Amino acid sequence: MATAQRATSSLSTTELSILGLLFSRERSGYDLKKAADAGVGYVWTPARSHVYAVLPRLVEGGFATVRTVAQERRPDKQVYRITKHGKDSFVRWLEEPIDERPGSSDLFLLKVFFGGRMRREALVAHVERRRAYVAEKLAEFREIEGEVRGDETEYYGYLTLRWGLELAEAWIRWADEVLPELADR
Amino acid sequence: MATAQRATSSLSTTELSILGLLFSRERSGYDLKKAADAGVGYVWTPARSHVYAVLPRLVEGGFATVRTVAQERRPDKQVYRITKHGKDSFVRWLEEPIDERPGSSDLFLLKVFFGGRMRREALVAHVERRRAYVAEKLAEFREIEGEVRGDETEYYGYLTLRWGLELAEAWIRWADEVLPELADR
DNA sequence: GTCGACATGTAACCAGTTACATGATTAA
DNA sequence: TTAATCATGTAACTGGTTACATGTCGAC
Repeated sequence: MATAQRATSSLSTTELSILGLLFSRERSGYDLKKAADAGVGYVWTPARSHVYAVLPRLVEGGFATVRTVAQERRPDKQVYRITKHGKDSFVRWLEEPIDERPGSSDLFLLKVFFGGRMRREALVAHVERRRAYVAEKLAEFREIEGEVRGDETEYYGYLTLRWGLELAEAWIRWADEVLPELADR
Repeated sequence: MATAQRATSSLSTTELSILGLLFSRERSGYDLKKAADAGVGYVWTPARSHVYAVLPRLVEGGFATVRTVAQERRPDKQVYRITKHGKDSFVRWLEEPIDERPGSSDLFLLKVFFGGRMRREALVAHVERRRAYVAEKLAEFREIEGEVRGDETEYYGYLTLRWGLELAEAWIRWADEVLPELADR
């Protein structure tokens, strides 16, 4: 019974996504992979084998429990159920601010996808932070754009920069649509 | 002299970015890391140690050569120069179509960044393919949107879907700006 | 005297992928 | 009879990260 209760910060995308899916009901590895492909898919698509590799680790960490379900005309299955510790850890992770620096993998959409599990204000704060960060980037990019535009030697870098601008603008449009909606709920 | 001349398809993002940077001039690992942070950064930001790890592999594969440059009041350095094989491989990779399926890492912007090294038609084809793929996705997402909108239980999935729509529209706007420009060159 | 730029690397680790391996049931 | 669905896992590998390790020179 050495359920070590690992900290929430050390959880990988796959582990977090699984916890999110287990939140609503217990599932087998097979179910989880299917649920991922159908639902979170836009945000998270792990290999099947990876799901199986991660599940025992969740149990070891005290985030979930397993139970073998014998079936007659189907192979037996291992069904995983989230624990109190798992739920608490997941919600804590959900609500904690996202590291916006480039390179840090983007878990923003994963948090939004499971947005119903956190307090409304926490989700609103995430969206506001993203909006603020992107607005800053946008200003930076616009400055660089002014310097680079027209410089033939930098033309292809300029094209990628313009994608950066388009992307930043898209985030801002999205946030400006979503924020009033969340406020109205 | 066992320069095995590995195939181009087996090159990683880091290896390709380095080849792209070496295309214009020879550089040390230190230079490459700096150049990456300043330029390709938007698209590629490897760890310093990773750059050093990859360089000998490029030499082994016949993509580059090394030369030790002794310096008086600076540590000696290893300067890497791209070979004919390296250039050919890089251009072949640049021009070959991108795997648009989700999950396949996105090398699109890397190709655009080094777009000056390929034939104009090849770059145009990349942008057109991206546009076509995204337009398809957009149609799909719009259909799902119709089904999901208003379903309270799916609200948070609906928010992420709407990001997908915004993103797809951003790609299309970008492509529609860039394509006529490329045609005019 | 301390900080930043110059310069290179090793070692340990982690997340994730593909390929391999197995096998029953059910529907077309 | 062929393919899809159900069901779980191991092994080998890759691409990448952080931390450790070392040392000089020049500017403030």
